[in-house]
Amino acid sequence: MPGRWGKGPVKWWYGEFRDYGYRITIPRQTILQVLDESKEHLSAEDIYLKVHNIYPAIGLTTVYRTLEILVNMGLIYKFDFGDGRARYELSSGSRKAFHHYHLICTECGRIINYTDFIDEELELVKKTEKELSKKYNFKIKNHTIQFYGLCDRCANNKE
Amino acid sequence: MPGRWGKGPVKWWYGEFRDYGYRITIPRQTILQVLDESKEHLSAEDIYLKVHNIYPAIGLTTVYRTLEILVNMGLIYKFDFGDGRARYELSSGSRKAFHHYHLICTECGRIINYTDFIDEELELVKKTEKELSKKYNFKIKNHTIQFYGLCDRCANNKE
DNA sequence: ATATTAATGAAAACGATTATCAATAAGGAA
DNA sequence: TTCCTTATTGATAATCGTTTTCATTAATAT
Ligand SMILES: [Mn+2]
Ligand SMILES: [Mn+2]
Ligand SMILES: [Zn+2]
Ligand SMILES: [Zn+2]
Repeated sequence: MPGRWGKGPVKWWYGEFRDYGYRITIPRQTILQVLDESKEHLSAEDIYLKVHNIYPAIGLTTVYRTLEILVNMGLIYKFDFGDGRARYELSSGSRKAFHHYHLICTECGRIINYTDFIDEELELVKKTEKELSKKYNFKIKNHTIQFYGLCDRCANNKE
Repeated sequence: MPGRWGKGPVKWWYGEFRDYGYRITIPRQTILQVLDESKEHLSAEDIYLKVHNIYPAIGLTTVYRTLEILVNMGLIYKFDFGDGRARYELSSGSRKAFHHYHLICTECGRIINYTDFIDEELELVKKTEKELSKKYNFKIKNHTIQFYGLCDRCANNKE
């Protein structure tokens, strides 16, 4: 039901915010919009700059704070690819996102999403989770699989 | 051949240092010793403090510098478990170390090494590596698998 | 033993993230 | 709508892990 809260269409995450008791603000809407429109792995500053184009009053502090609550809500994932800054992307809970893992170039920082063998990996992960939960009494929430190496460009520049 | 370079037994990594053209110094020997004697996932400061007990002249800068070359030599792994500081441990290339993955408690930071299903995981990883190398022309050097969740203690404190 | 130069440590700099706090605006009540 | 409460915001300062700088020291080859 578009327009229920004034202007603009109702977004898929409005309910989530309501459930958590969070207010729906311009900064938060814009941050989500930027994340939704990007296919990359954005740092806090990346997001700040993109939001700044749409809503110049934004502060970097607000970006950090919003990202933190989004991570806690499970709407986004926070990654560390080893370049000293955290990177964020919409979780698979959100519409367009698809479950995937990462290939990281340790030379140039390039990141490739891959979904090959995802079914087999997911199956093994599920099995492992089940066993480890039992053995260590560990309540597993999520997991990451990352491959590190050299992308084609960087590998060529090396020899 | 113990005693070849003066005092103390010859260590397994002397050759590696020689190959890389690195000098064998007290700080470096002591840092390796501390890593070798610890079964935990030490931060740079953890290591600094432990070395300081043995060799009080050590500087934190030297610890960081040594850790970096050890990572590049492949003698140790550098991990980020999400608590804002890097953590290090001997790689499986070193004597006692065994290949394993990690369970990380997001509440208290506790880390559990696990080796269950390691064979199956390694097999799948190998297959994935082979395929991804071909598909993306990516030269894969290593990988990580990490499970995040709540350890038994923290899960109990939650309800 | 001497010369060469890699390695060291104290101090300052850096950069991402977090804390502080007065001003603002979202959302419920009237 | 208007008013009230208080969550949220943004500028600024502070924090903290890691790097850089640079003069001094010590490991190795000769
Ligand atoms: Mn991704
Ligand atoms: Mn470990
Ligand atoms: Zn690259
Ligand atoms: Zn815990």
